[in-house]
Amino acid sequence: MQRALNVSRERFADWYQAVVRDADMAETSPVRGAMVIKPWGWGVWEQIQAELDRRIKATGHENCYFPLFIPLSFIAKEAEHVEGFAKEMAVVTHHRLKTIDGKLVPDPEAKLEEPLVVRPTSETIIGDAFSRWVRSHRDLPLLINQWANVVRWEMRPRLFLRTTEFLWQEGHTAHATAGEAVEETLKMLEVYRAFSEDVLAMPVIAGEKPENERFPGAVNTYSIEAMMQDGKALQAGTSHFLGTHFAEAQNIKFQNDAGGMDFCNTTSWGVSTRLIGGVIMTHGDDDGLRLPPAIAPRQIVVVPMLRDKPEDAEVLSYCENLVKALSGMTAFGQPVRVLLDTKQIKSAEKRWNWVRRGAPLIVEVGPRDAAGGNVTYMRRDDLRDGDKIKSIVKPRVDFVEGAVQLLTEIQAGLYADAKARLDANIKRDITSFDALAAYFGEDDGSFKGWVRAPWGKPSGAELEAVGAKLKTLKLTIRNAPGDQPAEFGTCIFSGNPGVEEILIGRAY
RNA sequence: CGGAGCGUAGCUCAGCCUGGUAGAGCAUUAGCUUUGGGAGCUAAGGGCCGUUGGUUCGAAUCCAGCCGCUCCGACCA
Repeated sequence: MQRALNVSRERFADWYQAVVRDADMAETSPVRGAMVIKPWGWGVWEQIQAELDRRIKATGHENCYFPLFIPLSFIAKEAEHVEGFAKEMAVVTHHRLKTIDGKLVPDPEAKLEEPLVVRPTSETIIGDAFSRWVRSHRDLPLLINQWANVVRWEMRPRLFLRTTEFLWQEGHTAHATAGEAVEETLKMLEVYRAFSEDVLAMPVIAGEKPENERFPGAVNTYSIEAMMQDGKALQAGTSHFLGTHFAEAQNIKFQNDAGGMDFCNTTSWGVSTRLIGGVIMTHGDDDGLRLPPAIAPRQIVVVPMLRDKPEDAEVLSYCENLVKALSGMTAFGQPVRVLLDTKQIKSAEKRWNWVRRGAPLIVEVGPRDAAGGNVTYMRRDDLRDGDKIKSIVKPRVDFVEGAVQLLTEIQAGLYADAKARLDANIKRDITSFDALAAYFGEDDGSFKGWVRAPWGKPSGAELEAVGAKLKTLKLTIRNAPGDQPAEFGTCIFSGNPGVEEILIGRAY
């Protein structure tokens, strides 16, 4: 069968790269690990940004912007933070170039007094501002978000999933009490869960990270974890309760209502362009990308079947009217995004381009449709009947009337499929480490998702040992899901009574 | 940074073993034909064969260094 992509999901890593390329999402750049995001990929990010920004503001946060460069001494203030990020930091040491022996090099005379690091995250520089902004308990809570780029010098970059430079939003908040800060941490985790499921149609499991997977400097880290079509987990967003660690390191204090001085409790939380990688690996198929309508830069693409004949004009004006009618409608709270594709290439070529890019509805209009008042359309979420493409012919008025409903159905359908896959692939009958090793250890070609099992929640050296054991199977603890049962079986690592259930899986 | 593989046209790759000045398919451009759907024919454009050096009369081909990419490790809120 002829597919729109020349590699299938059986070779998942190759398939992923093919989708990113053939769906016009992004490409590699001359800078190792840094990507060029192309218009279609950027369009997806803009939709993600716009909707998530609304939700962040709706929960009381305000946007602002902090510098890209952070003085080295700031990073050094929080001990765990330094240790966590030291190995992946880009550092600016000079402010001028000079030609020496015919080579353009950093001018030795222009060395910075104090090196600047390119932010890997902004806790320290935002914390510095917080220490000046917070004076009284009346200044709290301080609820700030910024949309920014950050740099982490990763060993093995992968487009969207782990790039040296990536785009994200990072929320930073300060509170009077630990209770309020924890509440904020969990509130934003829930914002991420709802956003991921309702907007990206990507089901996730929200929960708490084990101690050894915490954000450097955090008291607690929470995550949402999504299951990709190869069974691996993708950490799609994190929310951290930082306690007073950063406040103490950076002197973020306030005068309480009794007149005494208290350290703030702070939080931080973020999601990144990694979400786009998650969408690709959640919804893509062997014909390319399938975009949830809520984030598709174009939800409906109209392809006129032009043949360099006089009736072309009629087809075009028919299409223009169709686009106008559709554009006036509202889906997911926003005007419907429609494109009339008039590019001077073959119509069949256009169709396949939009299939690969994952436009939710592709409408084809030929002279016969125009004459009969019809449209022919394809649903990207339900593209084929066996090998054949499913083309549906409908009266134009009916299509326009039902278009929003169709988009809603596609959104719901993509979510339902992904949700069914997630639910069906969390194995709950593993009761020992040996059974775990047997399940993940042998590669029998079957789909391996995650295991959900009880554990004793060890810490320190004992937890390190558990981590090392899991590592031999390339496994990690993803999180302890928020919804826990009333009673637990025995810990699969120690055989002692369990205290919570955790998800175990391979991860990106 | 360690192990393996790869780098030839926009893309996918052949040629390399056995050195003699560059190929295919798709894509692009032009013309003609075709037209309810990823069309056909003809012609054209496009490559210092990743890079630097070595061996040689001669290197895409053999050798070495470097750079980059992919996979596996290490690393990875």
